[in-house]
Amino acid sequence: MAKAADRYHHGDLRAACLRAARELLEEDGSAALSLRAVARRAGVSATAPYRHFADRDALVSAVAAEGYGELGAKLNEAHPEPSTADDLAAVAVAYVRFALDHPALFRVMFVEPCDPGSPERVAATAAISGYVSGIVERAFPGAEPEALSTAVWALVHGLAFLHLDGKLDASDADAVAARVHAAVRALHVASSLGE
Amino acid sequence: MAKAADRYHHGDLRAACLRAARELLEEDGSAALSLRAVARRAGVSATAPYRHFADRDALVSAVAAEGYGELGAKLNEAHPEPSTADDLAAVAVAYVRFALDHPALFRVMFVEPCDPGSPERVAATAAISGYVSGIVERAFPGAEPEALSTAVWALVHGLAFLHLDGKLDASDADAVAARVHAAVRALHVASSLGE
DNA sequence: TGTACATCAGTGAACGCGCGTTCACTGATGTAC
DNA sequence: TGTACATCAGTGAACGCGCGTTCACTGATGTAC
Repeated sequence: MAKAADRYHHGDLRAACLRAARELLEEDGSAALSLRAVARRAGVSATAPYRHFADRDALVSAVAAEGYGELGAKLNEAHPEPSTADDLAAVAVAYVRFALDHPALFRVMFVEPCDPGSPERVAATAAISGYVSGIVERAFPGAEPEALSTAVWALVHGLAFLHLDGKLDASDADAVAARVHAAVRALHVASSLGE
Repeated sequence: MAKAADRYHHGDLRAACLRAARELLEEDGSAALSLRAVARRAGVSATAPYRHFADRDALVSAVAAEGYGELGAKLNEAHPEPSTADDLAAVAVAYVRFALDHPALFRVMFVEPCDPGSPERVAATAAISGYVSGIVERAFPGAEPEALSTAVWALVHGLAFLHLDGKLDASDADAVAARVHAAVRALHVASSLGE
């Protein structure tokens, strides 16, 4: 249960595997992530992770769920209860920032089709989706909430991916932030017209 | 050079490989795409494709480039020279429609990091990007074009991915179209305020 | 029109690789007495 | 406090797989004469 340590029997292999997976994702940028590589990285035999994960998919889903959790935390950190357009923009910037800081993790979270088999993952997705809706409803009072929260999420998500794939220049963090900010404000103005 | 036929020596293996690759993508939905599977599908030995593609990456890049070409064609077909918000919305709907009709191809096009090594692919990306900018400049006259065309592209791209990943319900084509339409119109209104 | 030959598209055996997963096992841990 | 034992986390050999890529080859094609 304890976080790590060099206790024999490894202590907490599950956490160590997740950490190893994250490190691999950060390092080679590819969203490959094999069980064997994770085990190797954790300094453990290839089959040890099976004590803690049913199969490769379970590991990947756990990593994705962890990612959703961290993304949610980052958004909360950017602004706990955004209600103005600027608040919302700050949250949007944090979203894109997260994608750029953890490209491979972000791909694992969103690119692999979300199989409904992993409740851990489904719940994480639902939570993030609900979070976005909540924000939008507060920041865009009166507007038809569903359509608009969809638009905001899509806008931000698209910005994240286009930067990630090199379609938009992501080298200047300030420029990225400004771009995201401007885009979100544009949508906000639109909504205040009741369009 | 001829498109296909059963001529011996296969006729045009290059085209046959691309076709096989596309079929595989349509069928199992995963964006895996191995050289061997493509060769198998084309009814040819595992090494035959090497006559036409330097390596696996070259095949994938060729497929992606073909995808960009088709996407461009679809957008043009939706509206050759969009200038109003509704025109633009129609193009946006076509973009999302393309992603939903060819999910695996779309992933190949956008998910694999675009290596600058393939001129074929870089050119295709640039073309599509330029096309989007052109549309936006025409449909949003006066506004700072770069920021806005970015926002539009991101919005549409994000809608495509969220539907693709099951974050938004894509089962009703009309509902999807309405969603995309509404989102684009919202942005258009915003821009006409000079925001 | 017929033959000789260079070209080059496609073959098939072989390589070494990393993968996911199984299985019978080993050996540290912690509980019951 | 000390011993006996059940538990169960981690081992390591082994499996069969599909992969990308190499290589020396074969055999149909089409051109030169």
